[in-house]
Amino acid sequence: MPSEPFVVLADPARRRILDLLRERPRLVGELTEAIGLSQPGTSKHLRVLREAGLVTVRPEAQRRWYELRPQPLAEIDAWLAPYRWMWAERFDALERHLDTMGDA
Amino acid sequence: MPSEPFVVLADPARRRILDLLRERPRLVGELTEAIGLSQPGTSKHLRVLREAGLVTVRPEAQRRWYELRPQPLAEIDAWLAPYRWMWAERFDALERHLDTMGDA
DNA sequence: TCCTTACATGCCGTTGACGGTATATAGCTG
DNA sequence: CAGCTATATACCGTCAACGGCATGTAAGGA
Repeated sequence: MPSEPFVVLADPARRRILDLLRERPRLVGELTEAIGLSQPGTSKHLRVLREAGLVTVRPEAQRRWYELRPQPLAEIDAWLAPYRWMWAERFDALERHLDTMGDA
Repeated sequence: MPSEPFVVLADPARRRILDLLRERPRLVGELTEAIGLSQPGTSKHLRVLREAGLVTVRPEAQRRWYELRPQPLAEIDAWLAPYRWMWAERFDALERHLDTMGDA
């Protein structure tokens, strides 16, 4: 039962991890250094990401290659979709214009 | 200093409020009933949304009309942007294909 | 086998989110 | 003014997230 992607993304360290994995798979050690947390701390964030289906692991001897699995982000995108047109340029002006037409 | 939109959206009640405001401005009472929390609970979520710049208030006598202000969502969208192509149809297959090519 | 590397897990403390009830505040109405 | 309506704030309890350190576990190397 993967947790909500929204909740998972609320933590900046986890967003950073995903951003790093966007480039290429990474080892826990690399990620630890990059995000500036302890190794256990990093591992715990990776667990959350794994349980949310946002990363997968590929073991190689004692190492673990973490790779991005972006599918769950589609849920975020879907929620966002109906809002997306709204912040396009000069929306406020358009809205005021439509309000004016409504008055007429 | 508005809080992170990601954090604000982590709570389902707040996402629900935004969804409701997408249709039209609403009074606190309407929102309270819709999300099934206590009135103070609703007010507190509205405060968070206000401080994040996601809603604005228009007082009218004792009533408060809350309206959507979608601009901060652009930050979410911007973060999401580089991922968006990735979950397009059959990405997994493409990825496997590229991996195979790498092996060859 | 012993040590080291790479990572996961257990445990703990602190902190803040979230929800509720009680109460304050502001504006209307009679 | 009294009292009602609509909303905000104060205060409190609970719980879980997040971070750290210590330790467990698995694999490789000497």
